[in-house]
Parts: sequence; C-alpha cells; structure tokens
Amino acid sequence: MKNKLKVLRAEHDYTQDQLAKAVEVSRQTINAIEKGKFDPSLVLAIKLARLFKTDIEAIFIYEDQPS
Amino acid sequence: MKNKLKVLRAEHDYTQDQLAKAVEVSRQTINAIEKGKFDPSLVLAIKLARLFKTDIEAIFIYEDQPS
DNA sequence: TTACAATGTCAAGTTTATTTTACATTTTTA
DNA sequence: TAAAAATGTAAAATAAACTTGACATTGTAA
Repeated sequence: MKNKLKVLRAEHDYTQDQLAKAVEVSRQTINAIEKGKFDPSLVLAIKLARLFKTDIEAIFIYEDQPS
Repeated sequence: MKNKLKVLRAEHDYTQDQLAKAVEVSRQTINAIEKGKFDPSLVLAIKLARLFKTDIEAIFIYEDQPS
C-alpha cells in the first residue's frame, strides 16, 4: 500500500510530531506509515482523511493483487 | 465504530462465508466485525467498500469522541 | 421433523499496529 | 557554524486483527 501522507503533511505544513498529536498517535507511528513500514488502522486512516479533508483512498492507495 | 455490513450483505444476498471468500478473510472475521468485536484492517475495509461499490465511511461509521 | 445451511462463539496461536524509550542523522534557524 | 528542530530507526512490550478448529444454536427446506 502506497500513501500520500508526506505530501499532504507538507501541503498542510505539519511536522510529523504535530500530525501525530492531531490524530492522537505517536510520532513514530506517523513516521513508520510514511516510510511504508505498516498500514494504519481503519480509525487512524479515517482521522487522517478527515483532518486533510479528503477520502481515505485519496491518501492510501491499495492495489489489489490477483490471488 | 458501527457498521452496515450485515445490511449490505443482505442487500447483495451474500452469506458470511461467501463474503469472507470474496474479500479473502475467514468467516469468523466477517462475523466478528458484524458483531462489533473488532474493526477491520484498512485493507479489508477497502476491499469491502470496493465489493459493495461504496465508500468506506458509508460502511464504517466512526464518531470521534472528544479527547 | 429431520437434515442441512447459516450464524454465533470460544480458545489458542500468529501477525500486524502501536507505544515508549532511546539514540543517530539530517535539516533548519539563530 | 553551533544549537535546535525534525526526521529516521531500532528494540521491547502491548494491543488489536486475523487464523484455524471446533462446537452449539438458529433458520430453512426436504
């Protein structure tokens, strides 16, 4: 899963720490998600989408791979 | 978090087992989510939204509680 | 009314998301 | 250029999502 967090954060002029506080997670969680270490929980994805006034799927790009 | 999974599943005439297979999780996972035992991962939420041709937030209703 | 399908649930185990603490590196600012 | 701020990263711990297997209950159809 790819994501546009870093760009959105830059556009809104937030530091990782400020964003973390805004959505109530640790700074390391924001960093790890930006770096693609893991995907956010649904709740966190919703909070981020609301904060940036966009859709979850505009931030988190998931491409289904044929199983 | 509330969700409309059971209703959507009924509208589309899926059993829990059929839905589970369609989104590649176990039947127990679908049942647990319907029953509110836990929230789906972001990937599962995306798969469900795509299957039902709707938005994640139309299926999963999260109300931010003031912290 | 008996069989079968669907649903509910539980326990135990695995994987993934997230936390805290800590420190190193990079970037920005005084 | 030195200090401060921001970012990257890692380990250890906890919590949450999800699996498999098993069984009980409910709903449905023969």
